[in-house]
Amino acid sequence: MEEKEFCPSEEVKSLNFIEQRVKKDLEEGRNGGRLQTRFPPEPNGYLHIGHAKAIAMDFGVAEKFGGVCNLRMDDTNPQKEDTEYVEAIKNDIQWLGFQWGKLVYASDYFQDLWDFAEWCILQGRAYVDEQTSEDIAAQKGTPTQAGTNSPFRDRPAEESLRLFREMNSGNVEPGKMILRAKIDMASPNMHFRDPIMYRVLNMPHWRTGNKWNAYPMYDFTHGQSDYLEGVTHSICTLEFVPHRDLYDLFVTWIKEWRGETPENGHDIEDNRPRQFEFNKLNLNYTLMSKRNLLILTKEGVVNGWDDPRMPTICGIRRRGYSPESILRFIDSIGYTTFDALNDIKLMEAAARTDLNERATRISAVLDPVKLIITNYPEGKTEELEVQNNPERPEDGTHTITFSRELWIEREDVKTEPDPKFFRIYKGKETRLKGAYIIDCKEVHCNDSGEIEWIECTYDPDSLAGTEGANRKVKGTIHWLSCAHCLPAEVRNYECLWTCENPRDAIKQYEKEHGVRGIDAMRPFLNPNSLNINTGAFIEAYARTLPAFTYLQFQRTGYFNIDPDSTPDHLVFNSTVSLKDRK
RNA sequence: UGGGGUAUGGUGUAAUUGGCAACACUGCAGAUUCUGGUCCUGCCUUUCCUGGUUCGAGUCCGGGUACCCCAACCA
Repeated sequence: MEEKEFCPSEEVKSLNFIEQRVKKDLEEGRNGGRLQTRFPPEPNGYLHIGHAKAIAMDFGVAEKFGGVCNLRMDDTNPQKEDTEYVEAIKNDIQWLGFQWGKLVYASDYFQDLWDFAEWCILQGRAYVDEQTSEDIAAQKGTPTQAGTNSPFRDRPAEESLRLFREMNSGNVEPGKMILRAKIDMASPNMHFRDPIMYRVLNMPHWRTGNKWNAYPMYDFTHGQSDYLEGVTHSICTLEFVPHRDLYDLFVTWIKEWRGETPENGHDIEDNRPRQFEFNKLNLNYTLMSKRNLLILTKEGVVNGWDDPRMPTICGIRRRGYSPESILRFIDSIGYTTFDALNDIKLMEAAARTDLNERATRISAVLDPVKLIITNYPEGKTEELEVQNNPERPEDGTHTITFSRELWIEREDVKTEPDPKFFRIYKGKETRLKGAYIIDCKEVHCNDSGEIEWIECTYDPDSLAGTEGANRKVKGTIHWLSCAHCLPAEVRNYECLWTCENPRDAIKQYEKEHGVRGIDAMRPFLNPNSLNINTGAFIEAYARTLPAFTYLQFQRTGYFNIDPDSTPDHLVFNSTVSLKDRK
């Protein structure tokens, strides 16, 4: 027979559409063959799994193609931002395993942005508008109706310049004046209808202090920041597609301001950032928006941003996900321009795959019932060696104590077993994992039929690792010595939401009932999202392990040691169950 | 009804860019097993509709349909 050469052809994973574009740009030497990206969170909340997708893209593509990714805090709105969030964001990114080139702030560019804005005014491309926000909104028109020009649109540049400076003096009440770009009030693209460049906030900024009273808007900040910083590929999510033309326009203007024009021998296409958009992450039974997550924390629906039910990176971390499992999940869903709703099962599957190789095996009994081995001597104990992880023998072993009285799972015992049940029932042999084979003699119940304890004998010659253990026994269960295990609090979680798409459900409820915020969220909250089990037991070995240790409770699921846990009060979070086929 | 986007199994993503529609997850069945896990095997299910170009269309063209984004002094 002919032998075919088996080639585990390092299955070439195809590049996503942005990677393809980056590769092409690099090959064509665009922007001098440089690659620079940025991750630009607004420090107004904690990062969530959707940000993790953006992080994996921004940092990942830079890493993959030899570029650099900066972390840029998009801090143009001091009303909502806080330094608390800056530290949390940095932590989360590093925990995910990424390192930024430079840490920068949009506020680093406030002076440049201001000077550029003054130049725009002098060029006749910007003007100070003194109308009310209502009037401005009314003049904006609708998607199907052109807007109308502001009466202030053609005021002299000198006047606008004087008023613009006035806007920053602290003497102008917020809302009284704004700086607008003079573009096209009839544009079919709403963003071109004389967009706002600056507004008065009269509020100190946590970084720039009292220097500014007027602050630039996102659209007048982002592209320019990218340009000033040297970003080549500015990658964001799909909702910014309609902003792209405006982004390009402002970049063209700022290049002009800097004298980078064809007349000066500069290629208009070169040395400029370009915006690319991918689909943001939507997960079923999960609410992603920072605004709503903030409400959940403020209303006490969850216990803070790192509540294990939260889709925040710190919440998911506390739930017991490893960074690798998050990245694996993100890799599995990919980047496209299709507005997908991903199944949370994909995320759980990624966690199982990763944790299977990572988690330390330990025995925990969640719903204990007593088993007594009548022929095992009272007072006798044995220290048995068990593997930390059968997938990784190099992870070593630890010991567990065996004795006459054990805890086992209530669901591992039946008085009236169905034919497919092959664990404990009267007359059936079962293997105690890592220990002996037992023979169930009697299942003792109370008057109401509840199992009280199990009476059995053991085969002294069947100890794991000995010859006598090599007997075929269908059914292996985990166990804990009553006298040697520790009580444990186990926190079990379900999705926070009862509907697949809480974002849409809440939006619709708001519309139909005229309520907002938490009142529109309550009808869709899962009352059983947190279930605390204080009656569990676990191996004494658990006491020696630090918070955030990845564990597999054998035959049950993956668990993590909560930071609330102390040696005297062990607390575990359920990450995800084992796939089970019971 | 303006502009900008998007449609491939139950879910998400591929398809050497016009050449046998595949991968992962889910589900089901089985084998192995000192975890009813893992590993292994098998099965189910796919190109929005409709015309056209072509030897050949998921891919190109025309016409539909559905869904998403845009009218914050948020980002």
